[in-house]
Amino acid sequence: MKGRRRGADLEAALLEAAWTELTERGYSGLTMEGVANRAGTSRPVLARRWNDKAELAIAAIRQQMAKHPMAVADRGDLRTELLEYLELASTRAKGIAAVFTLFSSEYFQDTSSTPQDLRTALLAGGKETLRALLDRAVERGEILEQNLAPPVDTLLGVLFRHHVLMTFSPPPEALRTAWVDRIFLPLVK
Amino acid sequence: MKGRRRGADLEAALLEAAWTELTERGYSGLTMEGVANRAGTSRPVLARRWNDKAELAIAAIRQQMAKHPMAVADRGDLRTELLEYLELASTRAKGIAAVFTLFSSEYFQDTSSTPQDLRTALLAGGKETLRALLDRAVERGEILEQNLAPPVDTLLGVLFRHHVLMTFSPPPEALRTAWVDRIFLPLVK
DNA sequence: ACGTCAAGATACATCAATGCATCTTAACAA
DNA sequence: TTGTTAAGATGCATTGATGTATCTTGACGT
Repeated sequence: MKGRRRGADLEAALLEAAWTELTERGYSGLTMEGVANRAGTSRPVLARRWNDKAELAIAAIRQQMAKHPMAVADRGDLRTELLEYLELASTRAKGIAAVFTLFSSEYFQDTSSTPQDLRTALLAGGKETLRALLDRAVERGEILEQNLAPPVDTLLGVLFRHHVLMTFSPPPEALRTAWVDRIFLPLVK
Repeated sequence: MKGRRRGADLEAALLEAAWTELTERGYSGLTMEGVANRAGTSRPVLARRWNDKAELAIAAIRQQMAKHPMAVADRGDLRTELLEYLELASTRAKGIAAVFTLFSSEYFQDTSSTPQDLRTALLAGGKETLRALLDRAVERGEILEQNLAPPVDTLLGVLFRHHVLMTFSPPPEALRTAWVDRIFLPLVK
C-alpha cells in the first residue's frame, strides 16, 4: 500500500478530492468530512490548511483553472482563433458551473467579497483573452473597431457561459461553430 | 393588533415570507424557522403544509411567477413587441435568480427531478411567448423564417437570462434596446 | 352560543457538520 | 540514527436545523 503523503503532494490530493466533491455534490453538498473521506484522510488535516468551506472550494477551483489556461495563439485568422477560444473554454465548463454553484449559494449569505472577487477574476480571465483576440483581428483589418461596441464584443463569452450554466456541460462543436458563423461573424463583418 | 390568519390568507402570507427569505438569503440560507419567524408564526404551521424546504421554495416561486405572467399582446410591430417582452421579463429578474440559486445547490444532491422540471417549466414559459411573438412577425412578413434557425431564435432569451444570472438584477432599458437593435434585429432582418 | 378545527406556542429528541483536543506514528532532515 | 514535524485516527462538546408531540386559544360554521 501507498506511504504517507506530505506537503505539496498531500495538498494537491486534497484539492483534487475537494474538486471532485464540488462537481459531484455542488457547493452546498460539500463537506469537510466528505472531502477528508474521499482523500483517504481525516478532518483535522483539512482544518490545518483551510478555515472555511469557502476557502477550500476556492483553492480547489483555482487549482483546476490553472490546469486549463486560456491562451489562444495568433493564428492569423479571426474565425480560427474564435473557435479555438471556445474549444479551450469548453475544457473549463465544469469549473465555471462549479464556481457558479458557489457564489449563487454563498453570495447571499456572506457579504464577504471573496466570491465577488473570484467571479470577476474568472470572467475577466476569459474576457481579456477574447478581447486580445479581437483586437488582433482589428489590427489585421479583418473587422472594424466600430462593430465591437459593448453588447457585441462580449457576445461569444455570453453565449458560452449561458450554455454552461443552463446545461452544466460544455457546448458541442456544432453549436460553437454556429455561434461563430451564424451570430458573431455576421455582426462584426 | 391583527387577528389570527387562516387558510388561503395564511398560506399566501407564508409564501410571501418564504419568497422574501429566498431572495434575501438564497436557497441555501432558507430555513423553515427563518420563514416562520418572518411570517410571525411557528414551524409546525409550515410543516403541516410542506414537507421539504424544496417544496416550500417551489411553491413560493410559483406564487411569484403567477404575479408576473409573460403575456405580450400583438402590437403589429416586431421591435415593439421584443422590447415589451424584455421589459416584462425584467420584472421576473429576481425570480429567475432565486430559482437558479435553488437548482444550482439542490440539483446535485437530490437526484429528484423536481428542480429539473421546474427549470424547464420556467424556461419554456418565456421561450414559448418569445417564439409566438416571432412567429407573428414571420406571418406579418417582417422577418424570414430561415433567419430564425436554432441558435438565433432564442438569442434574446439567452442574453436576458445571462445578464440576470451574472448581475442578479434586471437589465437596464438601454441595454435591452441595444440587444434588440444592435444584435437581434440585424441578424433576422 | 357552542362545538370543532386549525393556528400558534412550547418542548424535547435527533441528526449532520464543525471545532477542538489528544495521541500515535510515519516521513524527512541533520 | 535520532529528533522534529506533521499526517492520520479518535473522541467529545457544540451548533443549527429539523421532526414531532402536546397544549392552549382563537376563528369559523351550524
